[in-house]
Amino acid sequence: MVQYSTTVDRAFTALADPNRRAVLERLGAGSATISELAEPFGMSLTGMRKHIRLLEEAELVTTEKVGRVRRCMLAPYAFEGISTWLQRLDRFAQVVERTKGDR
Amino acid sequence: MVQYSTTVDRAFTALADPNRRAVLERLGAGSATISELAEPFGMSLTGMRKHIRLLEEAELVTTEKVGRVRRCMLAPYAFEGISTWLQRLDRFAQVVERTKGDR
DNA sequence: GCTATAGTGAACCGAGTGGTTCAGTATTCA
DNA sequence: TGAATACTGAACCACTCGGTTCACTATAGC
Repeated sequence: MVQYSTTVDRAFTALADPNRRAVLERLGAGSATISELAEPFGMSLTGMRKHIRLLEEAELVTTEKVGRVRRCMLAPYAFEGISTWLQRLDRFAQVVERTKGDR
Repeated sequence: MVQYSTTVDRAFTALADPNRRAVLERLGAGSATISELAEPFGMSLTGMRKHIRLLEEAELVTTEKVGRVRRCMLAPYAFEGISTWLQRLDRFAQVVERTKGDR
């Protein structure tokens, strides 16, 4: 891999895993602890923590340790970066669609 | 990994690699052959072909073999699926932002 | 027909990823 | 204080991924 490791870069990497996307969807419904997130996947706490850490680094999730519990929530403006990237490309794709046939 | 392997799933996987994203950006500027795509990356044709195949399977790129040349282009409506997914989550993230503090 | 070009398929390789277990720390609660 | 809970860190493991090389096929052009 090439690894420029911008935030957008990390976000795309984070989104590649279906479990992590499911976590994001879950967090869309409200904040949750590591245990609460791990349980429905039948995953170890350690395993889930790793996913959460990745999502944090990608700035898609923020967490806060309250006592012995870590509360995880969707980051504000989480998808701004990738949305922008995507929209730019999407414009191109639409142009391709309009001019189809004249290559 | 879990692997439901829907198209959206494959699209996210495809987008995780920075080289593949660069290929998409390049194709935004117009169609290109495998050789033309491989060259700027200093990558073997075989290597590039693999990326293109992945992008095809994710329905982000379409290709067409003309003689001995394979022409690659951005797929129409390429980003529809992931855009929809993202927008849904983005709405949640905005809600989080608005209601911040009252957890 | 011969040669150069464009791509393909198979096999292989090193690094990275997703997951585990196990032992430990810090909080909570009776 | 002592036991249970919630998480963490280190070490480990199997598998996937991005890439290569090499031998091959098919087309293009003289």
